[in-house]
Amino acid sequence: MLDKLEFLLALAREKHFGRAAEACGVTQPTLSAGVKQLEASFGVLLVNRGSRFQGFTPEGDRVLDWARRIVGDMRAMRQEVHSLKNGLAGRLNIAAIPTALAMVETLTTPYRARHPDVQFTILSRTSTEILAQLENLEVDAGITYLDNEPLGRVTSVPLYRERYRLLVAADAPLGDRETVTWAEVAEVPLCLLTPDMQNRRIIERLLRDAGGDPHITLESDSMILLFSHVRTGRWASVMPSRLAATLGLTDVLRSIPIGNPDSIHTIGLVAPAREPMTPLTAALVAEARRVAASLDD
Amino acid sequence: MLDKLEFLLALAREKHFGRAAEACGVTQPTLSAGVKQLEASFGVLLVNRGSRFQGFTPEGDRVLDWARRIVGDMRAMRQEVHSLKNGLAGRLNIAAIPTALAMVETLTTPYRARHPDVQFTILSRTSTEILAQLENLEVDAGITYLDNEPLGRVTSVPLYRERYRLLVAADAPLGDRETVTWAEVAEVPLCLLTPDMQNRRIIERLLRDAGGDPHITLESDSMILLFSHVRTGRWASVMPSRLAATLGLTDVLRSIPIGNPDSIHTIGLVAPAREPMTPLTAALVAEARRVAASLDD
DNA sequence: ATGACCCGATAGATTTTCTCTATCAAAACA
DNA sequence: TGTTTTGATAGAGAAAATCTATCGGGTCAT
Repeated sequence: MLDKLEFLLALAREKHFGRAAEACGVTQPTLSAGVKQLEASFGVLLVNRGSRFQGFTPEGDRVLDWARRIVGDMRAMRQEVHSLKNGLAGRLNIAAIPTALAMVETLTTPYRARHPDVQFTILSRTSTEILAQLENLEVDAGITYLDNEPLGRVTSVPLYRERYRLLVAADAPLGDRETVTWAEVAEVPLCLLTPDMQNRRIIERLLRDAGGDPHITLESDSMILLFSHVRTGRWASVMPSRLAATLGLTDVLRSIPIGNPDSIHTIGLVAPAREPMTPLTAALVAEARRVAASLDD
Repeated sequence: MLDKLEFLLALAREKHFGRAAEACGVTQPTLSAGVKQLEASFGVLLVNRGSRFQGFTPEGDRVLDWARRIVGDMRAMRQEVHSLKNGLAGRLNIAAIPTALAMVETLTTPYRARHPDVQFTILSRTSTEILAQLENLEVDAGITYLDNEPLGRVTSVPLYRERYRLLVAADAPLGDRETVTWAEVAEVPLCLLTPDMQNRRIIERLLRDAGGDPHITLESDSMILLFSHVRTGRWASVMPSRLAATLGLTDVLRSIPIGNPDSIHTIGLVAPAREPMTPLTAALVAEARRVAASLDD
């Protein structure tokens, strides 16, 4: 019956019987039968179908909620027992927003020092994807904005505040300044993330609030791509200060603080609000609490 | 795998493979195989055996803890989905201490008025049994002392305070008094519950604290038995006032308040601290909250 | 309108898993 | 030392889950 609940979870995230089956490592008829069996055991339809997946019934949504919890607990149990025998080991799946990717190492490095047998999978995702994947148990934890959208049932640990800098060549407009304002930045053509990224929306909002009408000459979902353009000195961008520092500056490239208004978006670790958490996740949250203090700038 | 967890729960309460199997409705080899299968899947021994059951390993205890939770959630899920379709229905298992039996109707009567399709099983148990059965998911809720022994992981709703009265014939010693003291009661031979009952221990403590050396001429685990003796007018007992009132007084039988010290033991509803609770249990807790106010005497 | 395709349900065969009966060996007990 | 109790084991039979193959209803593009 437990595997049937997993079928349901897969169906919730794939919204497609065939793909959900593949994700579970079974064939589509098996998954269909499993769902049908759940429905029979509850005596209620869980999924609306009409020759294709059409979402869940209200009862289905409730079952889904329980299924997430039960499957999560099952995994936590296995992990806990395993680590009682072998110490902390396994794989930790983390999803982070692109602008936070560069700081993930401040968590993973001390974590790995403490627990060398833990392996990591770290994915670059949008903030909304992170919350969805957290909900569906696809990742163990996320690193994203804490103070913007409603977070749902998660525990969160603030890590740092995103402060923005203009990355621009020294000989370009504004390149000689000690600080710039958002209004001034709005005059410069910029390379930014794609609009599905919250960071892009935040920066665009800041530019507009300062009265500007930003020109986004190039957009991408990859910070590496953005930076590789900026470092030529022929493009400009706005990045969190920490990220700019990590990527490194060249002779021609300057990183200029943007003041007025100073930004206020807090970024932190989020993990499913389950009590108790899986040992791996609990250790990550503990690490985040430790790191949070040292990051406060 | 879920049924295997149920096997483990049964084993925890029966401490005997054969009886646990019977409780699960399977044969002993099936249960043995189930437990062995769990152990294989975790890669750890869960049960210490040496030709007979010898308790759980530390890992077994942890798994047991999770199993309780997961099995409980599974049941809650089924119940919730069922009540989404059919309204609140099913069976509510309640365990109550003997001295509280008479007040259970103040909960069940309004509950039944609201939810006529719910059936009740109400068992008379000692306070320690209640906590154990709550832990093992054998009952949905208990009515017991709230302020004496550590309660464990439960949510509790205070219902009323137990005040004691001397039940005695009018023509017996003390029978003509308006109030009596514990010291005086200690001089009278009493019918009380057996010493495994907390009520007995409480009363005995009160008697001794007042300097008395109580004579218990008759003891039983049944309040009916005690009362049937007392109502003859030839025996005396100490009972909570509410219980005495319910059982009714006869011409010869008087119920005399015992003062100095006034007693202070709170009795309330306890239910497993699970969020969310099963719908049936949640409704019972709600009912208890409602009733609590009206009971305050 | 119609043909191609996508999606999920269904049928039947096969494999796997589960559960039972019967029996055994070890420990406890008398 | 015999008897009982308790849990493990073996093997047969039953039940279940899963697979392959196929069907039929919708959708979409031409």
